[in-house]
Amino acid sequence: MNFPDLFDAFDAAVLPPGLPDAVILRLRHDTVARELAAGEQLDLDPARAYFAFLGAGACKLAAFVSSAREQIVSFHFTGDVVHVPAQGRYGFTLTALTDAQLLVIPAESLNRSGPDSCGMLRLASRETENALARSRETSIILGRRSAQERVASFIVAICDRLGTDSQGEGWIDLPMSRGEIADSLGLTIETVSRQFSELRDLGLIETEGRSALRVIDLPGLSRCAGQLPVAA
Amino acid sequence: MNFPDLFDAFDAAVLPPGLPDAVILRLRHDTVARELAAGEQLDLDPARAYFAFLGAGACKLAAFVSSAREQIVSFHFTGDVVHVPAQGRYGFTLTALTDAQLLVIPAESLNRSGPDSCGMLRLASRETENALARSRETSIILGRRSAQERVASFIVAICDRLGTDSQGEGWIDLPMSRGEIADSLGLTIETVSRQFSELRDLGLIETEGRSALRVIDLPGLSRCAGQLPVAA
DNA sequence: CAGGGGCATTGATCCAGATCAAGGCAGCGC
DNA sequence: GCGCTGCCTTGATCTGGATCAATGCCCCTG
Repeated sequence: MNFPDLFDAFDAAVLPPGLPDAVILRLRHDTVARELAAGEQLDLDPARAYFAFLGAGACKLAAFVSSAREQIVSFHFTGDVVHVPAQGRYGFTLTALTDAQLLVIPAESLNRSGPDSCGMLRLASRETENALARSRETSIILGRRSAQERVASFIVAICDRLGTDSQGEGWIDLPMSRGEIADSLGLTIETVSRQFSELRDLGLIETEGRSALRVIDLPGLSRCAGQLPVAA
Repeated sequence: MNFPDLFDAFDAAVLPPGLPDAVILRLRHDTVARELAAGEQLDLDPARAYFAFLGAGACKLAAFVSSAREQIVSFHFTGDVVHVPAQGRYGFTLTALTDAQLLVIPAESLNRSGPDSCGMLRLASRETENALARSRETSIILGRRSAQERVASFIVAICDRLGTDSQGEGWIDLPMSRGEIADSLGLTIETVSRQFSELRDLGLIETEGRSALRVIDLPGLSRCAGQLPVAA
């Protein structure tokens, strides 16, 4: 996908209708297309915040906490708008999980005030709000849930997100490794693996190879995801 | 503090300068003052999102996860703008820790588009972004840090926030209970209490009674907060 | 198709923090 | 002042998940 096609996809999927041409043109001018190979990291000015539109592929937004481990803040898939914050107390990086196409937009060019660009501000505000809702949900999962609940929540979320565009009989191809799942859930690789095995033994999911996953019993899985150890 | 005074404080501290009078008037019309006693919960329409300006006092924003325990998303103090989301997968409540004065603003009245109100949109966007940054930091703490690191981080953050307006020799009066600290850090009351004791034994802090706290060695505390178990 | 590297699974052990269980201490009403 | 109620602290034990340690299984490359 080249820049014009990507930008058109972005315009159609995300931009509010009825923006003045001049505003769109300026946005187009500030925006850059980037193609990342699987594993490649998006290189940005750490002093600025960005929004990235993911035209194709999957990626992760992660904070570097130590050399040993990172905390993955969120996973993103085709069509998502990702909020990449400026470096504060932590540095954040956006890394491709699969080959990915993205459009990189400096946050300030959405935030630029002006009577015409209210629609753009609404957009920035809405996307930030989405990111906030996701982040708060993550906090809840990390603060209060057991390993099994975390893994079940993760699978339910992935299923919501990727279940539809799955090929044949609900099989999903997970773009991230066990280690990346662990880093997003605050667990270790081994624990994630054990929970996958257990959910398989419970008959809730089916796995094949490293990355193929099929949910057999979504309600059961949701039940696993929602309960606290003690819950009624 | 009555409504006009609260609104003036809000205007001075938060609103961008140079807003047209009509816009301010409309905002003033949409805004409601609320006074909460310690422990009282702000009653809002769960279908809507709000911003709340905390003119005086302290409060907590919490998600109900189960009857047993809540996850506290953030603490807020005098002068903060709190983003209270609409009910999604979880319901959120804003509860006063001390007697508090607040101004409640429906998010939609900041988001209302119009050529005049760009400044307001910028404000909403900025406050949401602040909330996002705090929330992501919380995720990192909950995902990757030991009990001692969590408690030390908490004290450092509180100190940043309340250290200045402390009365005499750096003593801080904690407005929240051990249980509430535990609920924000994803720990139990007992663990929080033990970590307070340990930090006291290490000579980093001093405590008196239930709520008085003094930081003796802030750099040492930051060191405790920042290290991972394995870190270099 | 053989060899090898890297991720995933599985098992054994360990330990940080949860849970269970007493006290201790501030603040309050009587 | 006395007792009561609700936190807070401290101690003892238990356990879920981390850590350590082998294999096992894709998948790639030659």
